[in-house]
Formats: sequence, structure tokens, C-alpha cells
Amino acid sequence: MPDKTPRNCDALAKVPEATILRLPIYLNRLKALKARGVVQISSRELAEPMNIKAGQMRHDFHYFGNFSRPGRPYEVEALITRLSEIMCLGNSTPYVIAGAGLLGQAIANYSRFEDDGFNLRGIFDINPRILGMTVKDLPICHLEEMPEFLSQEGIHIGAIAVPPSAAQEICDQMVAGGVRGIWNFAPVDLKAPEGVVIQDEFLSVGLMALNYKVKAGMRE
Amino acid sequence: MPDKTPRNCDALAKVPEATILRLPIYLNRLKALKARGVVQISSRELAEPMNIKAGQMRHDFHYFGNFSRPGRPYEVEALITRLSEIMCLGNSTPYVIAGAGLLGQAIANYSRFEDDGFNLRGIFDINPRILGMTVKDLPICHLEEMPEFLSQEGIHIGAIAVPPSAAQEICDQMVAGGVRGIWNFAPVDLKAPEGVVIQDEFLSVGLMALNYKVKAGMRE
DNA sequence: TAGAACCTGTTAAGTCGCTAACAAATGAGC
DNA sequence: GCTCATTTGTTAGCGACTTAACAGGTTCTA
Repeated sequence: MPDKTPRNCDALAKVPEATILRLPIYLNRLKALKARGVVQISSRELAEPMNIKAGQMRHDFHYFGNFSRPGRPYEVEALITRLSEIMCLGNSTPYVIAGAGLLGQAIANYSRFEDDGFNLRGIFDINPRILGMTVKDLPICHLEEMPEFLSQEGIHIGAIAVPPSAAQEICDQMVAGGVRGIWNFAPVDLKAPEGVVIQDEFLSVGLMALNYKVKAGMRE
Repeated sequence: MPDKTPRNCDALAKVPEATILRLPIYLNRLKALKARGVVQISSRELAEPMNIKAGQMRHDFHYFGNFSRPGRPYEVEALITRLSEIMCLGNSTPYVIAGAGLLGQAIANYSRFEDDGFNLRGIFDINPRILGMTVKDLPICHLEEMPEFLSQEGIHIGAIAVPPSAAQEICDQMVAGGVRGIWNFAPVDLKAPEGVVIQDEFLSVGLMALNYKVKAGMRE
């Protein structure tokens, strides 16, 4: 008998990008609800405060199957577990940060990431003034040491929070160290080999888009 | 005779959201090219390093019209001017930051925003330890003073970089002070009156999406 | 037990945005 | 002046995503 329920990461490529970007939002809100003591919740109560249609969220869930049964609301705890599974957040995922300036330190101290299953394992810079200082109990190490550290520890995710001029070089070093996903805060279009995922986080895009919408008097 | 060329912010709602989010990316790269001394550039040379199809970029430009003439490449300087016009970045736009923790300070010191026409006018917090300290030549003021400051100075854009539990209250105060666009870094679904634009910048979404793509072995 | 209200899973219809192709225009080389 | 290669502006076709509607299941009340 065929298994009708695709599971976890291997659920395959038919899941739209847009859905993938919404799953973390659902998860985020569910955790907040759990902290508030909510045990069960209907799709409408869950989705609408996020400005997402309830039907769309059910549709998103449907790509993976087995969330609840018709007629019964979702159980918060089970939903968190299921979404975490799907997003492969089960085991703590190690990552590093390149750049220990204000932005790098801000990321390092953003405790939410730990709740979401990520584990900061190293933070690197070249500024001799801050080398050796600790951030989140980790010493700031020299960027020269990063590639070897990455491969020794088997780390696959790295964040880039260095000035634009240095970003491509850091990217290359991360790839050399075995990183397969780069979370890029530098406003530069990085080039990486096939198979390495670049997730750009260009802050100025958000600010400019906001400005445009305000000036244009649009909504949302 | 009808004017066939829509201009500036009043170009109206038919411009897709996706296009609006790409315009800042174009602008960003154009400025980098200008700094490198590039004067003219073809759509392909401009777009492809950003992993954007040249045709799509031309399509985006077409919503606004009057970028170049058929047969001739784009002129970098003129394109920057035109895009800045469209995005209403001509006059320096004032904004404030609520929350002077690491993230708030990182935003404040992200000098690129100034190049893009934004002008930080105030930064606020409640932590008595840091009140009065200066960030980017601005003293950290108490959040109590923010609403009056906003309305006196006629500021319409505010960034929220406070803990989640305080975010909604800060949002309300900003709205009361006349803010019409909120750049929200707190992982909370803010409620604001019709007409106020909320731009969410949920960092954990990017990290989780990256993790998913890496684990699923997808490309982009 | 019957009925009403509500809820999810699922599928089909409709909308939106992307891709690709082509026409018009320019400049280079001869 | 003519041709060729290249470039942008423009439009139609296609695919992806969203929306809406419905079927089947559950719980609660009378």
C-alpha cells in the first residue's frame, strides 16, 4: 500500500517557494500561542491575525498532509512538531557568523534562532581590536581560521555580515569550508557554485519598499 | 494630448509588488557600478549578475516608461536618477528607530541607508543604562518622548527593534505620532489602522528558509 | 437520535507574475 | 548608403500562486 503522506525535507520540489517562506511564519506564531497556553486553534484564528487567508494556510499544509482531521481544529503542540519536522529543525543545526561588527553581534544575540533549532558555533572577524572578545560565550576568532573550522566541525550554514567589499571573498572561503547555505547580509550579488544556496537579506530593500508604499499611499 | 509616461510615486497601483521589491535591488547595483566608473550598460550585463532575467528587468522598467530608447544601452547615471525619482528617494527622508539594543544600533550604523536618501533623526529606548549615550551623533532618548518628537518633526517612518513583548505598544505610539510606515524587526504580527504600512523583517524566516533549501538539496 | 454549526482536506477556477519572442531603433564596419 | 549585430520597448502565452467553493467529518444541543 502506497504511503500517501510525504514527509520532512524530502517532500520534494513541488512545494512552491511562497509556501516555504510562509511555514516559518506559521511556526513563529504557533510558538507564541503555545507560550500563551493555547492548546487548540482553528485555521481561521491561526491565520487571520497574520493577514493570511485561512484557506491558503490549509492549502499550504496540504502539500505535506496529516495535519489534522476534517472537523477538528489543529492542536498547537502537534502542529509545532509537524512543522519543525517538515522544516528539518529537529536536531540543532550549527552555523557560524562572519563579521563581528554590530550587525554580526546582533544576529549572534538574537536568541530566537536558538529556539528555532539553530546553534551558533563560531564568530569570526579580522579587526584585531575585537579578536578574543566573547560574544554569546564564543571568542571572536580570526577569519583565517574559519575554513578549517567549518570543515572540521561539519558546518553547512554561514552568515555573512562583513562589509560589501569583503563579502565575495568570505563567500568563497565558506564554500571551500563546505558551507552549502549562505545567509548574506552584504548588499552584494554573490557568486557561488551550483548547489550552494544563497539567501540574501538586503535590509535596504525593505526600507525602500516601505518608503515607496508610504509615499504612494498604498496599503500593505 | 495625453501624457503616456506615468511618473514617480503616483505611478499607481498596477505595479506588482514583486516589481517594487526589485527596484531597490537594481538601484543598489547601479550605484555600485557607478562607483566603479561604469557609464553605460546593457540590460543583460546589468541584470544577469543579480540572477534576474534581462527581459524581466526591462519589463519592470516598462511599468514606468522612458528609461532609454530601443537600440541604445542604459546610462547608469540617468538610470539612478530615474529610479530614485520613481522610488521617491529624492529628498532626504527622515526616520527614527525604537530600540537601541544591538539590532537598533546596527541599523543606525548601516551607512548605506544614508546613501539611499534616508536620514536617521532619533533613536529611543527605555534602558536607563544607555539613555544619553550617543549613536551616530544622536543621543538615545527615552521612548516616552518619541510620540511628541515624531509629530513635531513630521516623521512618517519608524523602525521597531524592541523585544516582541513591547512591539505592539511601540507600534501604537508611532501611529499616534503620525508614522505611516513601520519597519518591523520584532517577530510579532502588529495591528495598525488602515493606511499604515507594516513592512515586516522577520529574520528567522530567512534563516529557516535557507535551512530548508539546504536540507532539501534544492537550488535557489 | 436528529439536526445544526463548525471545521478540515481537497479540488477547480481565477488571478497574477514570469518568460519568451518579435518589432523598431541604433551604431559599426565596409 | 547598406548590411549586420546588438539593444530596448512591447505584447502575447504560459506557468505559478491564490482564491473560492464544496465534500466529508466532528462536536454539541435538544
